[in-house]
Amino acid sequence: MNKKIRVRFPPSPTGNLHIGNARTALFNYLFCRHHEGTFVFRIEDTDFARSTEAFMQNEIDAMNWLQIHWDEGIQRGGEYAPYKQSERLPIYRQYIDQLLKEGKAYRCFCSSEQIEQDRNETVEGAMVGKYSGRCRHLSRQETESNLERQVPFVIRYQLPENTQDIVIQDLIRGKMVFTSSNLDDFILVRSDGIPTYNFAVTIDDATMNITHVIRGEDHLFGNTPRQILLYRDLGFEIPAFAHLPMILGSDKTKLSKRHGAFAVTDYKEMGFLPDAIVNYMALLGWSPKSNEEVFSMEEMIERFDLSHVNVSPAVFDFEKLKWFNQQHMKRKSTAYLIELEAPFMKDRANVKKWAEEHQDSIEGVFESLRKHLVTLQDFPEYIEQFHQYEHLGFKEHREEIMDSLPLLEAFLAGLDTVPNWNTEEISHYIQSTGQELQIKGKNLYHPLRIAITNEEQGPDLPVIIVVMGKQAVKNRLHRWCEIIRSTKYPAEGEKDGN
RNA sequence: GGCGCCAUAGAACAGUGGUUAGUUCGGGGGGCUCUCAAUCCCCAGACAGGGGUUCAAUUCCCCUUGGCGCUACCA
Repeated sequence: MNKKIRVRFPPSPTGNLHIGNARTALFNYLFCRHHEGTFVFRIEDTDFARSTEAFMQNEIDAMNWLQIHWDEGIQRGGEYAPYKQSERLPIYRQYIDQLLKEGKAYRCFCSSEQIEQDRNETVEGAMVGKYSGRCRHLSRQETESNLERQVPFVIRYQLPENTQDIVIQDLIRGKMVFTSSNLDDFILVRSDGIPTYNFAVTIDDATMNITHVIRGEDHLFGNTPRQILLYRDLGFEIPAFAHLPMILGSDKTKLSKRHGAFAVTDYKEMGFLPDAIVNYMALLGWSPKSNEEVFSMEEMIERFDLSHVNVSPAVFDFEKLKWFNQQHMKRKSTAYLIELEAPFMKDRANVKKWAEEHQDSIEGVFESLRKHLVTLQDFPEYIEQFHQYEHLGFKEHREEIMDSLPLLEAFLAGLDTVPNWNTEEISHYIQSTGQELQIKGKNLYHPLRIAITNEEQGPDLPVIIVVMGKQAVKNRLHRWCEIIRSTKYPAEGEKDGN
């Protein structure tokens, strides 16, 4: 048996956890759990200017919400702690010293102006912005004197003299060959003494014994070859790599803030279930062997296999996400969903009020409404909408109910006999009123619906009646009856003309 | 510009050297229903183009085109 699999997810806290990164985390997680490995959650906060505590917290919260659990890492600790790069500076120093000593890295005292100038002189065809290597062979004295004069410097990797092929056996794409001549002496340590991403991530992955690096394709060309060089020169074992296809927005460019909802927490706030997000993200690039699509996390873990991950980029389709959410909503119990609804009910004053006053009927209402719900947000929206019916005008649809006075009167008159104000009994009451008047089906429901909601369509009438409340329903029916009476049977003197 | 990755319907995925090229979302139509939704049924819609290899290419190879990505003292 091979050694135990160790994967990692290392976001940088320079923004909220977004869909693209979350998908990378998910694939790592599915792969890891499928093979019973260890999942490491690390934080890459060497960009001090942009990293914040709040973003880090957002990433942690989003991971928890998505149910992507880590075995080791931030807030949990573990054998390889610390898991924040800002706390690992001494470790990096140790390896940079090694590289410096072995002549595989060197100090570069070039000013940014100089480098800028070199760049402008770059000949066509060469890598734009490739470092000239000016400081590569500074004499010991030159270096000493620069150091003494406190000339700022960075530490660069010294590319091997002879160009060589860098071969990657990508678990998704197969064999991939790059050449070192496309690279330059990239920076390992910045002038402020903080290591750059490529250096820090390599040290972290190596020292944490990461066996599989699963990340986005955007790392494939530039970063992975550089890191492999570092692994080699430092004498580390090279992990397996798998580069995931990108997720694109509807305009087919890399998914970003421009595409609207971007952060995982945005979707949480829109009322999506983590189950749906995770299910949809997995299917963006991966496909199970069967035609099934709706899966729980456990089912995906069981089926997951990197060899079934696609190589081509995928467009994020909000409509399909909504469908997945609907599917997962269907699979949850009413009690569970009502619990999740709580934060969504809070924001709207009259919805909140209604929920507090109708603790006992809320479950029934939800039950009859749930087939209409795409997101958790939809429930309070319906409740709110039902309240608003009360305030809608009376002018529309008049003709359609002009002949329904007897029905409306009868319905109104018996309303007080309904023993309990819930959907079942109101449904019965509608039926029995219809029976009395020998009206049924469309002729029964439609006039009532219009009179009560002013709309021709909407969810089941009994639900609406329950939520609107008895008094509001009575008020509306009253007004309608009066309008119809005065229009059809106007009192003497009110008649127009003759 | 350089380099890399990618290419099956509007979107996401299957699939095969010989198939009526399959599934899901979305679109269109119909049944059910007071209506909407849900659900059920039906329909339209794809192998980017050009060269090879081959008896045969959507499938294998090359080129073109197109898309995306990388090209920082960001990660």
